[in-house]
Amino acid sequence: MVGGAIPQYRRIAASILESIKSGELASDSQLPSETELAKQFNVNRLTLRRAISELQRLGVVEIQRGKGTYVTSPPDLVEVVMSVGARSQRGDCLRESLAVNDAHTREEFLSLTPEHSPPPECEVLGSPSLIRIDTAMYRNDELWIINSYYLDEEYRGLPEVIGDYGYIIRALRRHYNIKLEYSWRAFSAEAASFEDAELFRVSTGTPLLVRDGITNIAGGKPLLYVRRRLLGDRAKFVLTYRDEDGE
Amino acid sequence: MVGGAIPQYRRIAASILESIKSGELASDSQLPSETELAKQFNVNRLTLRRAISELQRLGVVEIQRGKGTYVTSPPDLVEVVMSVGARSQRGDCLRESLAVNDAHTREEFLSLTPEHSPPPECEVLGSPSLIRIDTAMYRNDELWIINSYYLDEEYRGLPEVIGDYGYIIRALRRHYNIKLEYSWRAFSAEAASFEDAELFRVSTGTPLLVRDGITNIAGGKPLLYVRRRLLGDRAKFVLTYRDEDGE
DNA sequence: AAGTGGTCTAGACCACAAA
DNA sequence: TTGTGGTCTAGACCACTTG
Repeated sequence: MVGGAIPQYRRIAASILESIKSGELASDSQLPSETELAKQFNVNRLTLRRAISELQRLGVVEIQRGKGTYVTSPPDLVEVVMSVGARSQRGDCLRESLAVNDAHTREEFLSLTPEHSPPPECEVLGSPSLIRIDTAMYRNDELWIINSYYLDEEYRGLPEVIGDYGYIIRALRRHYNIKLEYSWRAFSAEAASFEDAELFRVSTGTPLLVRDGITNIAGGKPLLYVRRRLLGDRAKFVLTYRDEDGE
Repeated sequence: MVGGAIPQYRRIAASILESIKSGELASDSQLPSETELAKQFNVNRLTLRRAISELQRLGVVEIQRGKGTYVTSPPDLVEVVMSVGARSQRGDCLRESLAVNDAHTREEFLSLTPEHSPPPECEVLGSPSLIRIDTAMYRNDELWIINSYYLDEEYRGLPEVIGDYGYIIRALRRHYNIKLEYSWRAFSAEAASFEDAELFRVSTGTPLLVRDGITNIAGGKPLLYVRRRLLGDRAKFVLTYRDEDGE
């Protein structure tokens, strides 16, 4: 209506964002209701909603149905520090990083399905009949990581022993008595699928940090393809390069 | 109206997604127009648009204003392979990876601004007056990476010599005759800001893969903080773990 | 019951691309 | 000029949360 090149919802979003950055709207404070804001900005509620939606996608506000919309405070960030050079997989450095600050962590079984059209990365596993095991990792009872493990069906008993060992990788190592080592790891970013978005309780398309990789039997052949998804704003993988003298 | 728990736009999105996955709607094919689809699904155009919008966020369709909506074909993926263990920064492995398949690459200066409230990572630079240089890297004339370099203002002449060396890191190394080495690198995922989204010509909140890090003067102190953003579905950082015997 | 956000409609007008 | 997607409105009804 008034608009030049920039749509109103965009200008409104920018305006509210400015109020947040300047501190006028403090962290954790509640925004006025949509009806109220629509009146203030003199636009239809739908237009106002679209502005808020942009801010939600940027991660600066959090919408709680039935309650209100709140300015988000910076989430705790888990830094997964990887020692570059270490190859043998003693532990699981991602899981270990989750446990900082005495956080309580656990891995929970979600589903086991036969996998008939596995991702191309699974080819090196050389297995004719793969299964896919999905799990969720919690940190202080908050969902932190969704995992998909692809491996040969001979390991279909894994879910039943997760409880005994706490974590699936540990179950694999101890119950099946296997030594593991890294083959490769990769990092990418992805939009949350319908399924992942529902589990994380975020909207479809929210940025996820994906870390996938192949794990070998130590000195042997590839055993496992893993694909882990984390909310993008809550984790960071750090590679440190150390001096030879140990600095 | 008819709906149970799942909103119509969500069911429609899932339905179209199914048609795409099953091959009924082929890659690069054009979807029927919004008006047409709204009629087919017997909903208002706005509801239909919302469904399409979900698919866009998932990256399965691409919307071209004035032309139509198309099923996306898998984008070329650049794999940035990092040799774990290498510390001295001979080249720039990200930029080198961009150049695979004889692609033409270039780095273009965008802006230089004094930085008064730098990100906390810049503290180790120990500089009282930082500047921020923003650049864009193109691969076959397509925007691929947006970079923000933070360094001391004594390097404010950098933009003028980028052209002579092609890339800012190379300009730094050659024009100022500095040897560089990695301090650390980090990977995270982030929603595209208003500014980045506009440059990449994607919608606000699109997942970006972020790689930031500190680069030192070889054997010396931290010199540079870099923050590189790539479209999440077009790049992947791969860490390979090699056997001692060179496998 | 009152207040919040979530979904949906019918219709209008605009901006862009291609013929 | 025609067809496509982009923005916006006014109003309705629903679902969830809290008193």
